Amino acid sequence: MRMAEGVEWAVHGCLNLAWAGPEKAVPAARLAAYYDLPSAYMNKQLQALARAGLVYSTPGPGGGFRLARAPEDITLMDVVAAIEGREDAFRCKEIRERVPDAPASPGQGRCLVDQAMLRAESAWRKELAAQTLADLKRRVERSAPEVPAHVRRHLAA
Amino acid sequence: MRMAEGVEWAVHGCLNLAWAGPEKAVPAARLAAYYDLPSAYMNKQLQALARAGLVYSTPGPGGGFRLARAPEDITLMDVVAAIEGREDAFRCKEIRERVPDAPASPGQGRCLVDQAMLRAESAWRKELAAQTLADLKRRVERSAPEVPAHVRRHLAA
DNA sequence: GCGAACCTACTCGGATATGGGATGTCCGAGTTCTCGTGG
DNA sequence: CCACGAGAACTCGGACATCCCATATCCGAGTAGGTTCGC
Repeated sequence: MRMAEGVEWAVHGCLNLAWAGPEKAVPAARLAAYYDLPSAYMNKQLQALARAGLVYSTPGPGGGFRLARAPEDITLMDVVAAIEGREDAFRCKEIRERVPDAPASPGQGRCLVDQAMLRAESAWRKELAAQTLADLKRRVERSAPEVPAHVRRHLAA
Repeated sequence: MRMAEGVEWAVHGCLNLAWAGPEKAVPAARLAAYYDLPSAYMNKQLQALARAGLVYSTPGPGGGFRLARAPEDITLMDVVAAIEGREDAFRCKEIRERVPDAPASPGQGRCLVDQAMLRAESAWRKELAAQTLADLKRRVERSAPEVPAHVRRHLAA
């Protein structure tokens, strides 16, 4: 199992957008340049965030992306869901229903294996939903206070 | 993000092995036939379980697979780790270290984004580790009491 | 009748094809700003 | 000097290649049990 690489890009991108402020629209190319990433692919990730309603996108000169909500109202779960989709990692194929002569009980609820897996995924989602962009932002600022100014400088240039 | 399909096969397979008992070795072909699955691929999953030490494998006539431990001592985490590997789903590529002129602080610990993601994955792992094969087995037996006998009948034939 | 050697059938194990999704790239649609021109 | 229109540059957005991993398959190594032959 492997999470898409774009998730890392998206989270860092959202953080940088948070530091840039909700007024300043930042082009995908500039966000990508900050980490020396291919701008077209970074653009793809930002498009996904836009479709999910996490960022606004404006075309044309002076355009770019900016956060659609306050960092307090964006959770890591939102970002992950925007990039990875909302489907569960474990997808029950109901192989139990393919037994030769099934032992009756047609409508016996959901597969118990599936339920166990979903319980675990719920714990994962809950933990992701408990972390907001603002939390993460605050932690980075405590750990490296010079980062916000550095980001703003590079994104404004 | 998507979990390997083999995980579902492996969990159901382990359950069936638990019902078959630790003495009776069941060939991969018979386990596969129970769910009408390609036997060669089921064999592959069982090999992974054997490498992880969850099942014993014996070749030759009368051979097959059997549980290496009591169902109480096998967690869903063990099965998932055996099939999917023990690597984290989120793999920090440390893109933050590729900024043009990094703002000093070389040894500033692990990436905070990575930490947040690992916290969520830990919750997922913890939940999986809390569920043993015995728990799952008991739940199935409560929900469909006729299943164990049905499985034993088909695996013995 | 008994023992041993051979032979067959069965099973796992790893090496080998194949397909789908993630990764990465490119070009077109639309918008905004700028510059030039005419009143 | 101001208004207007054409043009150019910039940006997103989606369509198009490419690559890698999960899926699926196949054949060989090894073992156990049965069988046959010799004593």
